[in-house]
Amino acid sequence: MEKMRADARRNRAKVLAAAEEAFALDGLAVPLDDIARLAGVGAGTVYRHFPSKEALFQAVVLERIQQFAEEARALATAENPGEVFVDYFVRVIKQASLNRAICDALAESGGHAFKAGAGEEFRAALDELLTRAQAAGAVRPDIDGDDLRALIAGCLAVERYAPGSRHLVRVVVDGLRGVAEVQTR
Amino acid sequence: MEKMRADARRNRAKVLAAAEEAFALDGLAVPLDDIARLAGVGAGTVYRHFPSKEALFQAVVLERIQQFAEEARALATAENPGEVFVDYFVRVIKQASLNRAICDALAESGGHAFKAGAGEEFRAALDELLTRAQAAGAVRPDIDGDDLRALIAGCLAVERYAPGSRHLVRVVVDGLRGVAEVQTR
DNA sequence: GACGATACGGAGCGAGCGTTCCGGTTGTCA
DNA sequence: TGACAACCGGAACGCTCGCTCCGTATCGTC
Repeated sequence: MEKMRADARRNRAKVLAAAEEAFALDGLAVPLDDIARLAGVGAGTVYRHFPSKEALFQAVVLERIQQFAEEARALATAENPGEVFVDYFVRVIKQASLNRAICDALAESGGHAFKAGAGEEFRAALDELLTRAQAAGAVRPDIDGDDLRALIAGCLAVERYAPGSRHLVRVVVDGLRGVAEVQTR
Repeated sequence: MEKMRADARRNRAKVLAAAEEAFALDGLAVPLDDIARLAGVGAGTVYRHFPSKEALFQAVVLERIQQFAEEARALATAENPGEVFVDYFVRVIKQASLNRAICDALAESGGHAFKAGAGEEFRAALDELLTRAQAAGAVRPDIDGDDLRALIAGCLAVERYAPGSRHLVRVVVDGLRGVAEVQTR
């Protein structure tokens, strides 16, 4: 991967850039031929560099997921876990809703290919943030990491059907906090 | 449609029954050939009775949507709009999560083919329930019918990723109610 | 500049799916 | 019962899409 021919390295970069753009717009649904054309490259060239469309998708998306994970780890030591958790939650939703590739990736964050390195890191960091927020009493205790991931997927669906409506995520955030009357009965 | 040949009427019923079963299981994604095979019928026969797969889907689903609409209308005169609204919301989610056809239909309840009769009735009745619940102070005032539909779609996504977790819908319901601390600032 | 290795492009393959077409069958009615 | 219209089954079409194959072009090296 380092001692590639110059044109190969160039094409690989072009494919990655095109894939990032195309996946961001239409998610996994974008035909691979479109990516190849956008990159100014033949379909065969794409497959020389990535064994499958799915692998290309992972390559594009895992970097961003890793960014999310690092961001979460950096926030894990904050002294106000409640606010930090909410801010992080909202930020992840907002970022993802602007990028269909991340939506599609996060949507199956309970699933198959997400067990890989970056995915697992993200899960662990998210769990950490959640646990601390719960310990601080800022988030209801009756949900776990998987619940939270499902809620993220749900928020992304909401965002898809009512784009740009920030306050709907707020609805979920408020529900996450918990309501006194309901908790006691 | 009434003076059809006996075998035609029989086949039409078989197709509808098969479609109901197949769509309920896999939603719109089920291949039409599967429905035909399940009905013990050729693909051509399906197209004799319904102009397209989409039309067949609508025929199957619109009946249930109409049931939802009628149910909502019946509840519109209740004297406890808050509880009624929440119960209805939860019931719709639960019913839909057991039937992928309804999921797929509700998921685009903000969209195209839903402008038809039953879809519009459902929308109107849902809006009515929401408005009354808001007037009773049981639901935060800063959301409208479209927001609510988006939240339903979101809940269905949640349900898909964390099946059978009743309390996650509760999270959204609580958020819908609104949280005092948040509302006041 | 020439040669071998490497990479490229895009036609082509195979699978899946919605839809159409038509030769054969079956119900209906006189 | 005979004949015609209505209806049926399922092969076939057209399209999309992921992926492969191979003749050709390009790069790196001596």
